[in-house]
Amino acid sequence: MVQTIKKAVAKKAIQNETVEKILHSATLLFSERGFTETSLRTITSLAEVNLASVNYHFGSKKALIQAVFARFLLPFSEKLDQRLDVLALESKEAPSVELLLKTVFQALLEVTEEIDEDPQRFMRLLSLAYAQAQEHLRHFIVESYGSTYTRFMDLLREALPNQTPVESFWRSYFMLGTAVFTLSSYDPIRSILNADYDEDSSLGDVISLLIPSMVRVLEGETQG
Amino acid sequence: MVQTIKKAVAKKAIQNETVEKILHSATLLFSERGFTETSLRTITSLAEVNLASVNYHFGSKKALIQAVFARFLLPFSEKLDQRLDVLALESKEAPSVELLLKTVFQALLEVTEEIDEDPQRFMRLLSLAYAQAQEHLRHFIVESYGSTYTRFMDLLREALPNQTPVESFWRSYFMLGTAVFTLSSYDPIRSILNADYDEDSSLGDVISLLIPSMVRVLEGETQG
DNA sequence: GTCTATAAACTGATAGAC
DNA sequence: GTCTATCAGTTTATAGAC
Repeated sequence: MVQTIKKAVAKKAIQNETVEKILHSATLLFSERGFTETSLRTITSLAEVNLASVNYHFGSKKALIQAVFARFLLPFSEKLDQRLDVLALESKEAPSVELLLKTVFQALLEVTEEIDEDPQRFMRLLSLAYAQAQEHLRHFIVESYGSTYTRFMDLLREALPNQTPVESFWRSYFMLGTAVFTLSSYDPIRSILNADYDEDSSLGDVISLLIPSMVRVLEGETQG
Repeated sequence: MVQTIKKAVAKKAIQNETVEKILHSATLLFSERGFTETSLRTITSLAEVNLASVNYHFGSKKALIQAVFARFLLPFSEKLDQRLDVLALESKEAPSVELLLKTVFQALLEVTEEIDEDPQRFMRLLSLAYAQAQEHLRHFIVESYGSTYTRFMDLLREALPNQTPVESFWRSYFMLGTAVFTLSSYDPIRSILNADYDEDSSLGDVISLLIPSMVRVLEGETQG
């Protein structure tokens, strides 16, 4: 009986090892090249597993792409939801823009550390999901995690007084663009900084510069 | 003799017609789906020309992709360079951030009107050029139009006083992200605005909101 | 659960007739 | 310059042995 359990555990571990290897390689390659540009052969070769194992464990390439996103977005949206619950309980006043932004960055950094992947890889994947023709993926993301996204964006717009709804709407996308572009292109931009200025900025440094800029985009006074 | 010239003109027109049809269809499809996701068969079928005509007129798919970018970037960089020359002559003082941004948007709108394509399509193509694995394309863009880009970015950073070079550097990318993301996603964002708020914003409206936000990102006071 | 072998469908590119 | 037909390479996915 104990032997049976041990076998089951060992099998699970081996299975997960293959699954994890595939997910990690796919995350790397998809984020660097795009989905269509990355073949299952390239992924399985980097992961050092058999080509057929992708279809065995995931069913199809589309399902693998969705699994790559779920590995990040599931814990991320759970963590963000929990933190927004805490903010709502802690104070009767609506949370400030700055607090909301700090909360989302904290959730991002914690989750990517837990699954041992760089935050910028996932920002790049999200960026690609909307840039490339991957209708199934956009539907999957919106269906699975759209409610947390909507909750956050609604809180953000509530924190912006003295603006018309249309202006708050557009500014929230300006802010989103600032963050998504900078984080998803962090590695190449950092290389330019190293080469042209002989300086360096960690991802934490950049986020520290980024948050006040995002606040300014959202809160700055309307100009005539 | 007159007949010969007429024939030559007619031939030229027919040739250009096919070339233009291909370029227009390719611009549309590449910007909506990405490069790898768009086959030459899809392009020629939309353009209503023969499959082999792409390789006859352009030589290869890579060359077609570069031609799509050149059709926009060549007149755009020329126009921007001219306008920067004018700014340098008109005043001895360095141009302000706001003036520089207005100049680049004017050049963008004029050029896209001249070639009869939407500005957002080209922002989307530029965004894709860096998101997808298209090394040949990035090299082509930097080689052909990098000097105008560098000239503009240097002028922009010169207009930012009281900032360390590293801070100006990152803020210029924050600003770039705001503009590229918003313009390249203008159509889907606008659809959300229509559906959720029952309101509308023209591209001009959005640019009017965008410029002050970009100025705030670049010029806003450094916070502790 | 892993592997080989192969099916079925696409792709970009080109040769040769008109 | 346009067209048909076709080549050669690649892709995802799967059947079947182990």
